Amino acid sequence: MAADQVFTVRGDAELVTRAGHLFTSVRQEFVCAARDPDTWSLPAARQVINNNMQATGLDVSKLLSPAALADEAARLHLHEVASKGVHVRISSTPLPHETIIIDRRVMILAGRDRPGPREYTVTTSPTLVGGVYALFQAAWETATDLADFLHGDAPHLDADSLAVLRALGAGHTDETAARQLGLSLRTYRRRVAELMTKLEAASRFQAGLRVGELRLNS
Amino acid sequence: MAADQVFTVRGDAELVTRAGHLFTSVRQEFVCAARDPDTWSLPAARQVINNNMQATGLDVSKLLSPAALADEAARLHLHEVASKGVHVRISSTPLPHETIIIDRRVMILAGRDRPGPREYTVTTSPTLVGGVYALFQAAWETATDLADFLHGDAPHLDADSLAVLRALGAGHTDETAARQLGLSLRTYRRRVAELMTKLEAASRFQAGLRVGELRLNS
DNA sequence: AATGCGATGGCAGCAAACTGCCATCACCCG
DNA sequence: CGGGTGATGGCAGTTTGCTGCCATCGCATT
Repeated sequence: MAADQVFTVRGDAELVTRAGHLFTSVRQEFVCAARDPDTWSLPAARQVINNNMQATGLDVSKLLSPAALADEAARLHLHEVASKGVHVRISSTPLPHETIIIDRRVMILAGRDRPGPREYTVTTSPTLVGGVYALFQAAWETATDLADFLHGDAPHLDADSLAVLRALGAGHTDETAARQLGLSLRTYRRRVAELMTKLEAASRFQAGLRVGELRLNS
Repeated sequence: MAADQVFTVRGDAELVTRAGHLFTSVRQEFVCAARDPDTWSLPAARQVINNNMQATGLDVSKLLSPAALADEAARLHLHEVASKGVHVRISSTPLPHETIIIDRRVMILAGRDRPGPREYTVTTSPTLVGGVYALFQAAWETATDLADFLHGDAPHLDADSLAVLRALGAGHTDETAARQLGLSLRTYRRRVAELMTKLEAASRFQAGLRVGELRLNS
């Protein structure tokens, strides 16, 4: 059977010796899903990817979780990477396992990051690679681009604001909404006004639009 | 190595004999991504799943491509399935490979549907299953629920409506918006009212929210 | 020409939303 | 205790949004 199409290695060193040539063999496409960008840091691979991107039109896509934007350094790094032509998108889910697919032919899956050497599974089985690639596409398609994700400064909204927001979204009049939230009409409207200020909205319609666009709801 | 954790079979018959017990062993969770729901039709498996869903709180999730809603029959079938408690979501990507993950322990990937017996790859490797599961989650998270997908019929908007929509989105008052569009205040407001009817919105905020959510803008 | 129909616009009245002003209250701090 | 501060709520007045009613206009059909 296809046993030779799948093998597992433990630790970065073994990965390099047994699969290093795969990284450097990348031709057209390099896709990668991970929690944060620092986990795959094989210098040689990076070198090759950088070169190929310049020369041939190598297509590099990285799907990351919001954790990748936690600190300023990571954010800068991503910007730099993106400026070199790498497509970076942010998904709302954690993505604890790192996934790399090379030229739609080779796939490397990393186990969870836990104490001890990390486990990597390398496979070239077309069925496996194709299936994972399809799922990656589905996740990629609906993820938001890095630029949008950062620029869309979702203003920080506390629980109160969210309650007001829900009431507005439910389509109630101010009076019923205020009663529902146990506020006076005056304060409720104050809240709405504050919300609109935060959203830089001139009308309620515009405010709703922003909320919908930024997915501040749900 | 973990060769026994991965094996490939050809054709449904072989899949049943070699992996049928896996289907019937499902305990807590059964997730499935596929182009359309008819491809996995092992009657025995269905039986088990139906029973378990009633008895224990078996969690069944199906992620499908819009192709699954092509004809009326499929749509009805999905409604029926959903009414039994199965979570059904629609992703915008094709999902040509079928993927099944059972209890986060076993994974079955089907090759592309092509002439000849279909190829299935079955694996229990935690790394592989975990990685694919994470990607599935990412795709699932951002997919739209079946009900929303069907009900959220993005109302057809003509050029006029879009102009009104832009004016509203710009945050103008009705008066300036009407002047800008060369309409009387009365007709402009009529247009807004029509728009809100189409969007089934009770307030302008709600209308804006809908527009933003459905990306009717942009 | 006459008729009918749909879109438009003005008017008026009403409902809803917005805001300034001030009294009140809770709370913290010197 | 007294004073400062910030959140709240009532009141009133203004603006804005909403809609029913009717006159008008353009256009097509008969």
